[in-house]
Amino acid sequence: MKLEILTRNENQTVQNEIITKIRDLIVYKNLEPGDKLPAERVLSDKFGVSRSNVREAIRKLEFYGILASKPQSGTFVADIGQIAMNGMMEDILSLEEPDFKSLVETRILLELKTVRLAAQRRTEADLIRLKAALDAYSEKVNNQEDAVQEDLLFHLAIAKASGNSSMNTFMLIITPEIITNFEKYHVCDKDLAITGIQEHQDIFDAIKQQNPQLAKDKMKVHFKTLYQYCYNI
Amino acid sequence: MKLEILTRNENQTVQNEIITKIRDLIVYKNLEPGDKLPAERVLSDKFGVSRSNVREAIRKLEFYGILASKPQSGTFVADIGQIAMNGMMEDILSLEEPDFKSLVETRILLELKTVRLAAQRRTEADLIRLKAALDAYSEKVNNQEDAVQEDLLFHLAIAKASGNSSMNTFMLIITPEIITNFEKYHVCDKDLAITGIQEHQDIFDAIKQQNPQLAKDKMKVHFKTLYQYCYNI
DNA sequence: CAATCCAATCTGGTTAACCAATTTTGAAAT
DNA sequence: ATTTCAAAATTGGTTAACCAGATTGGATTG
Repeated sequence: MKLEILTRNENQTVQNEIITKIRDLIVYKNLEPGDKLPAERVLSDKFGVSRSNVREAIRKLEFYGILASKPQSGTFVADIGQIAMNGMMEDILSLEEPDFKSLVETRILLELKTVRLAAQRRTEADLIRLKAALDAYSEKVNNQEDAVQEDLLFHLAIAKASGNSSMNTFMLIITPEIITNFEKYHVCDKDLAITGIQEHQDIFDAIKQQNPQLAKDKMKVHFKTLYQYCYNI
Repeated sequence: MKLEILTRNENQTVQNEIITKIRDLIVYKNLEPGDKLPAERVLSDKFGVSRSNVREAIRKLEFYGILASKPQSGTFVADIGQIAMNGMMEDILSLEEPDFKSLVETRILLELKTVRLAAQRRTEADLIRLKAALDAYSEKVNNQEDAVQEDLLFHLAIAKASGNSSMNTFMLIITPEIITNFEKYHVCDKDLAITGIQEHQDIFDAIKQQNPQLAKDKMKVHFKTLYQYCYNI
């Protein structure tokens, strides 16, 4: 178990070192936006690491929009300017793994917005999906079963109905870690789940009748218990 | 230019097909959380695709917390349950590229929160970084130069000072696309930048004197122009 | 019969050779 | 001197062989 974390950290370290070297190279060679980076083979040779490591690092920087690879052509510095690039790389290198508090804080922020947007923009198809998620949750709870997954799928359905793909993506990113932490700290016990049904129903109704303010208020009620748990850890 | 998008889409399509097949396999084999997925070689053979493609798909699912690879051991289904996994995979497959409106909407939401958190939690080290970013911006503007990058680096410094690593990460993800869109639509012109200096200064002061509400209000003022531009596109 | 140990096997990771598309180059033609 | 164009070099992507650590299963031993 410990090993898994160790190797991942080690891998992370290697990748960060490569990112640092790429940054230094860009600065040293004074590469402007749109300029071409040296070939992957050259970089792996120069840095003394494997080419796949270099590719991974490039992929990560691609994910953050700093580089862009064009097949059979080369890897290019994005059009965001050297200063921004330098600052962003610094930030990426110093990024920490999110703690539970950050996750919950972010989730609450996102959801109070997505629920309002969902109430404004939901289509009929969204309503159908929301209803299905709601029913799945209720059924599990009524059968005295654990319903953490169904709970969060309902919330993901709201994010989807918000029509904001960035927020939808971000909700997807934080959800698995939320689930595992919930199960670790036993946040959602069965007695809470019963009240959860009504709360979900209220949120659903507010979205259905397209009342953003009500939807947000009902979501706040739903999060009340979560607040308490979260800030006691 | 068109080609680059085409190949990326094609690549995306292949990857999504593999993700679909992995999902189907998990359902078909009724794999529970913690169970081991077939080896990468087996999957690439069964799906008729290259092993590197399989690895990429696994990496993506790892990013979203659905799978976890352990070196020399295997790839395992995460402890989030089959129902959640299935629903999340569906969502991941249907994710769209974020449009400019989504990006700005998300940015405003995030920043109105990070600026408050920064006012509450900023350390002395944060203040120094914020001041440096502020000065860099002012200097560029006073020299009549384009300062979009310095502008956003100031905002990233706020995100870092918020002490919430999730929000910090998300700001980093959306920033490059914001920059390129800004430059495409010419959102930040030079006459605006002059007033921007005072607005940045106000935000900085509010953070320094640890006044969350004032910080948020000043940020709202700063976003006023952005609102107008954003909803006219 | 249970515990132990070692070798065969299986795993994700790494490496190097290969591929096809792109870019460069320089000689030939105008 | 300029343009053309095909061949050679360069590129990211792909493939297959290889590596070292983990797992497994059965033979051995107490």
